[in-house]
Amino acid sequence: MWDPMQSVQSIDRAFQLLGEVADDPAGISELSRRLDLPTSTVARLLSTLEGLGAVERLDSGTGYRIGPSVVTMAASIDPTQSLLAVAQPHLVELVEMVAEAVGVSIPAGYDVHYIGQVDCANPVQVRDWTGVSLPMHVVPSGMVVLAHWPDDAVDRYLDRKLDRYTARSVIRPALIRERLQQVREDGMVWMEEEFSEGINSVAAPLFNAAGAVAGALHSHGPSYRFPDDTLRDIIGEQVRSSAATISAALGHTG
Amino acid sequence: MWDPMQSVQSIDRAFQLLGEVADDPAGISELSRRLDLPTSTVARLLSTLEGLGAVERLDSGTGYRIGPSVVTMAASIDPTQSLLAVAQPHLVELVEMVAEAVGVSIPAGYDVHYIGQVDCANPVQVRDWTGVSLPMHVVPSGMVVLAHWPDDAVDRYLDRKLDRYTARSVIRPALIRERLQQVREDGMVWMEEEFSEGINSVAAPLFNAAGAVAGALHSHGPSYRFPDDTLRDIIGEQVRSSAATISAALGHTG
DNA sequence: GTGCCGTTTCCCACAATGTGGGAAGTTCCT
DNA sequence: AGGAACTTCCCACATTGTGGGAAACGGCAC
Repeated sequence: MWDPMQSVQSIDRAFQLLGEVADDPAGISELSRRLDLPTSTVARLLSTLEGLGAVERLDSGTGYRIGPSVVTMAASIDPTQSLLAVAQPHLVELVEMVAEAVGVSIPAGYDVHYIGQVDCANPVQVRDWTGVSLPMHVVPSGMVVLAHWPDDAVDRYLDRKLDRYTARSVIRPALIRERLQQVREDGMVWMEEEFSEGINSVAAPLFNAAGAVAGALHSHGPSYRFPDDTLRDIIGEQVRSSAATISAALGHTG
Repeated sequence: MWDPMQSVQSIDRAFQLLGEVADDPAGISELSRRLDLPTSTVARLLSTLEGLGAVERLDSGTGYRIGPSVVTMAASIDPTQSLLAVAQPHLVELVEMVAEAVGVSIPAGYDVHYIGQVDCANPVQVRDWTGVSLPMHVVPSGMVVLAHWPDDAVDRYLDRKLDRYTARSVIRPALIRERLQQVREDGMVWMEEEFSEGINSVAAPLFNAAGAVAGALHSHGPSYRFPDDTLRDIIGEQVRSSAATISAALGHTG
């Protein structure tokens, strides 16, 4: 990967343990086998972590699981930040793969709100939309959110006057419903110049631990070069799979 | 406090740092001042934690905040468990103070669901209600939850047939509304033999980071000894303040 | 009961590992 | 430019964490 300036062995190991325990609670000797460390070392590290409340013993006697202090620390950053914090490393990765800007948004009422973006190296790039809110039906980030709302919520959304942003904006409820169905099947969606002339973009949904849609991951670029015809499907798939990875990191299973 | 079997210094310090950073993001030198550690040591520890994704640099250049891996690990335990995990150490503390069983519950539809309990040393004790669900209006844990619901949700709750559990159960909507108002003012509530003959109990609400009521903390014991007349107010206050502490650990500010 | 697992806990000699003083490098003020 | 923050880097030292192995525990089968 990259070069850690310096690294402290015991902390490194402690986090390996935490990661392993988070993944699947276990006892000292099993962990020592999984990570290939001496049991005495694992015992000492776990005992330290237990004292710090980072792990705690299972009621079932043997074994450890993630403890309260980890949850408390995680809670210290607000939910928006937490989504961003989890997504950040994946955004960077995705930018390298698709070579266009990628970003994250969250639902906010009937809009999606862009909370973070990572730009690509190309000198010609789409402006940073961070902080802006847009109606769901004109951007793919919104459509993937809408696609995972309950039916009655979608009804209420569509039962209002829907703004048109460009000549290509789709605002007929019946057509939107059809598209939503398609989005549910594909797990992602492309939209071309429906929000702004000259911009194409693709998005996939992010799910939280409760299984609800927590936001969206998107990538967008100038329509003259994005997406490259031969790469369109590949890029869509990359966005979809990155979104799935982020969802998993958020605790989504399934 | 108690005797840590053995403890690893660097991990200890790493978690001091994490706690400090969670509380209030800061840079190397400020943290070194706050914790009274050499800057080089803090730099090395933070650099390790950064490599592990436990902290990350603020976009604003200087300073660190909690990173994605902490959030991911916290997400690994489901929301119910996470409430319990955070509450657990406080439950133990509270049991020692009030000398009766204490427990935690979460709202589940129109019921509260008991998810955990810590018993007292006394040989005569109330059975463990973990896993059981009860209607909100007959137990104080339910009343404190109800008291923090929006008005229309309370209306819907009260607009149904309300079961009576004992002669002392209060089931008239008007009276319940009055009590809810009182609960909001007091921040906790005592109920005596309204759910079961021979059991008294007291509860206070738990709030999550979003400010919504996440559950309730209660203590209960046999009515012949609980609460001791002279301790009633003190116990109530202890439950209330423990609940506030747990809420804070969940990220609630306010 | 007794003996045998698989645990977890404890002890201790060793040196690898983390430590912290301080200097050099950076960035951002005035 | 000059200065005052900060962060990064270096290196000699011994404190600190390490891991082998033994002892204690607890469960299960016979």
